[in-house]
Amino acid sequence: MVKVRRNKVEQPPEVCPLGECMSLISGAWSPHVIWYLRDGPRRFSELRGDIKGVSAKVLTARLRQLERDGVVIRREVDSSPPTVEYSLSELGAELRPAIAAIVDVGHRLKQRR
Amino acid sequence: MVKVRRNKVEQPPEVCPLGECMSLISGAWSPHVIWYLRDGPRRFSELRGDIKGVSAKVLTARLRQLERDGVVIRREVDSSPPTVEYSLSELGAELRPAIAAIVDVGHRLKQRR
DNA sequence: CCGAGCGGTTACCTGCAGGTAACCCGAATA
DNA sequence: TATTCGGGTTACCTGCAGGTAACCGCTCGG
Repeated sequence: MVKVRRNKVEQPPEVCPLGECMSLISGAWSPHVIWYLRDGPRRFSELRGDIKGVSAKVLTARLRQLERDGVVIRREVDSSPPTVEYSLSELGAELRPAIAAIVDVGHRLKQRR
Repeated sequence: MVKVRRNKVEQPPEVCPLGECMSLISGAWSPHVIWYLRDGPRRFSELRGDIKGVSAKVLTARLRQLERDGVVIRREVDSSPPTVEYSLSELGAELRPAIAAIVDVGHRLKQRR
């Protein structure tokens, strides 16, 4: 019967950063968007095809939010027919390694299942 | 007036891994739990103190889910008074770099704001 | 004996992310 | 002329994560 450790919290590491960043990639689909934009711009309907199971409404909502947060950039292309091109901003590019790390764990998860 | 690119989706990268892993760390508080367990076991009320703003109910729920998913390990310690110790499983440890990457981006986010 | 701390549980309520389905305009194609 | 495609918008509905508050049994310290 050992006495309970009543240890102090060492260095409360001020982890607001976690919430800060999580708010950018929270929402079921945001990480997918960032992931599929990792190698360059993509059009709306390309993303719809890439990300299986997402509806137009939700994809629009996520893209708008990511745009407001400064993660992706929306560019209307004056082509025929007019199209819209989404790409990662500088900030969005910084998120790539984080998403990549998550994908990496996901891979190993599948491997062992 | 340029014709629209009708490019094919190159290498549909089979990104179920993303959803796979996101399901482990989704929920506002799961990443925090993993983060605060990164350096070793912690007791329930230590975690409550670490993670500012989380209620007992929600913390319990997240811990139970993470336990079911095999991410954390719950251990009742026969001390006096009895306490409960949570730690990362091997799988949980694999999530550390992903969380660290997110925290890292969060830091740079705060820096520039 | 009283109160506090530990590790929760239970009941109740709320918001909002997400799903479905229908509809929109303009340009290009058949 | 009618249909398709691109890029959405709108209305409506649902589930569940999360918040609040009260309560619980046990043990320890004063």
